[in-house]
Amino acid sequence: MATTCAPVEGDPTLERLATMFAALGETKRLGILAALAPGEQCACDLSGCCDDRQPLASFHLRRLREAGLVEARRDGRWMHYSLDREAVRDLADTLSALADGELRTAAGCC
Amino acid sequence: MATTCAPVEGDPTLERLATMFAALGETKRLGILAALAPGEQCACDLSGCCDDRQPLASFHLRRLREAGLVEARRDGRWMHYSLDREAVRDLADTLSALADGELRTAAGCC
DNA sequence: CAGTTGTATAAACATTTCTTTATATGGAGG
DNA sequence: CCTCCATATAAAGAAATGTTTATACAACTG
Repeated sequence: MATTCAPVEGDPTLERLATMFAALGETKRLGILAALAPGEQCACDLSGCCDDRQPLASFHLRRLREAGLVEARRDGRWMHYSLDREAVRDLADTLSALADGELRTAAGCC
Repeated sequence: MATTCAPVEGDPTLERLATMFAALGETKRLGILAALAPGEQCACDLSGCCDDRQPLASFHLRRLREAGLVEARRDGRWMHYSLDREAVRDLADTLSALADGELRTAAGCC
């Protein structure tokens, strides 16, 4: 109905989307995701994506996990991370829909 | 070949990707994109996405434009913005590929 | 040309995000 | 238990980003 813009702050759909995209918006994290693309990886290996600075990798992995893009599994003292492929696919679909002329938000958009 | 990570800083593909995703990673900008989804809009209307704060909208529009997600067209003293649908589709494809197990970077990834 | 309108830019500030260094936690092995 | 190792968290600093207020610019209007 409305031609342009609705209040957007406080739209939980949009906020979640923004969080996910923000998580993608950083080269080191993209590097991590690329490393996870073929399959699960151990945290220790992923440090390589952050020039072997372990706490830095941990920080970025947490972001990715909090954004829901990545899942963690504990195995003894090792942590294994993997892509949440469904979440990534959802994002892809959202962008597809946007390119096709609609971005569905909680508020029914603009 | 490599199982995990390659140096990622300085990969222009990855950096461009990160810039685009970062541009998507903010609610007001997502609101703008949603408003642009059905078609071209005048800058003055898009201010609504930023609570009618014109310079703020201008700032976010610039980011979107610099990221290559949005195009600008001048018509007299009005500016009209529109989605770069191809860019958005490309991003969607990239995410699709990632979900399917490969993220192609300049370096051939990890 | 002077005034007005739509939009962009600049400067200052506030906030968030990333990075580093140091330390804590939790599990395995002796 | 005590130690070691993989990982997480905390605190402090650095850098980037978003927001405001004020001003500039460019194009139409009289």
